[in-house]
Amino acid sequence: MSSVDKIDLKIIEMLAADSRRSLADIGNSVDLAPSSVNERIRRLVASGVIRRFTVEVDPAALDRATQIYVWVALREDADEGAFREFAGTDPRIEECHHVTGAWSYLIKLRLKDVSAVEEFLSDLKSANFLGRSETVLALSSPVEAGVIPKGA
Amino acid sequence: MSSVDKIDLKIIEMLAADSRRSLADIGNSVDLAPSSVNERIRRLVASGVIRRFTVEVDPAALDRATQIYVWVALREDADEGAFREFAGTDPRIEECHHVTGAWSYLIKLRLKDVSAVEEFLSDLKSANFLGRSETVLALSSPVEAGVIPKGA
DNA sequence: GGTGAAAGAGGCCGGGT
DNA sequence: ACCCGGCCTCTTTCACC
Repeated sequence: MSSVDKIDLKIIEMLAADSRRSLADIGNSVDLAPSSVNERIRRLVASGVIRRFTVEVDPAALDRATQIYVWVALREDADEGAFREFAGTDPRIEECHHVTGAWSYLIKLRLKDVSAVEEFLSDLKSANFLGRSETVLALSSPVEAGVIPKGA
Repeated sequence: MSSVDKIDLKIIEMLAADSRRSLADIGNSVDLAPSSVNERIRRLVASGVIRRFTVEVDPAALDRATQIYVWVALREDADEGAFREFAGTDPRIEECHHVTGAWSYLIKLRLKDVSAVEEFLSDLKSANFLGRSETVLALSSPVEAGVIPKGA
């Protein structure tokens, strides 16, 4: 059982804000020796609580400033396994959820601009996935998740 | 102008996969000396291309395994500025977008479980934000963004 | 689990091409 | 812009508590 006590939580928060903080620095904030902090982080990583150390990138710098949601109903005869495979591989897809309600999937896209939506939908179509779909543009985002390029 | 050439891109990808990689290690992959890699990273951070070094955390470990989308129509008399302020502050809200279509906002929630949705909606209501809303549950997620606690 | 010290690695920063 | 090299801080390990 991965307990994650208050100290672990504090460590996680500090790492989330700046994962390059030194162990000594973190140790000061939680009243622990650097080696103890190190051991806790090691355990958090080993147990999968911390999935990875990474960087958050400005979407615009990667030509992915446009956020788009697409509701998708798969074709009756679509290969759902292949669709999930596709979703996991395509770098344009930031999230893909099987959802309740009238549609089967909700996909979140990060694209260069609105014109790239058409290409995406046409890709879905030519792979025989697409039944119907509905597209929603994000105009502005009071709260926006940062981009983290999905790795190999 | 922040140019971001191919080498920068490669560096960003490597850091995204594991931001603790050593400069020497990265340098080998892009045929650059550690100090040159360091300088490029410094510039990427300074120019805002890299927003921060952080950690991606297992949602379940933070009691936020449940992903929910809420379509919101604000009340006619709602204080939209206050709403945006609220959205930015509430830790349950992972994303909040002003969107095209029938609804005004799309909110993405990360909650402990489905029962926490009701509490969230009631909070929206008592703050006089909520006109109508529609809730969509994510049942499973072929592609899921990792959680990064929003820090102070 | 936590500690502290010792050792080793890695980042940092000058000067040079 | 990039490379080299020396300093020095930080991580890592380990025997002990």
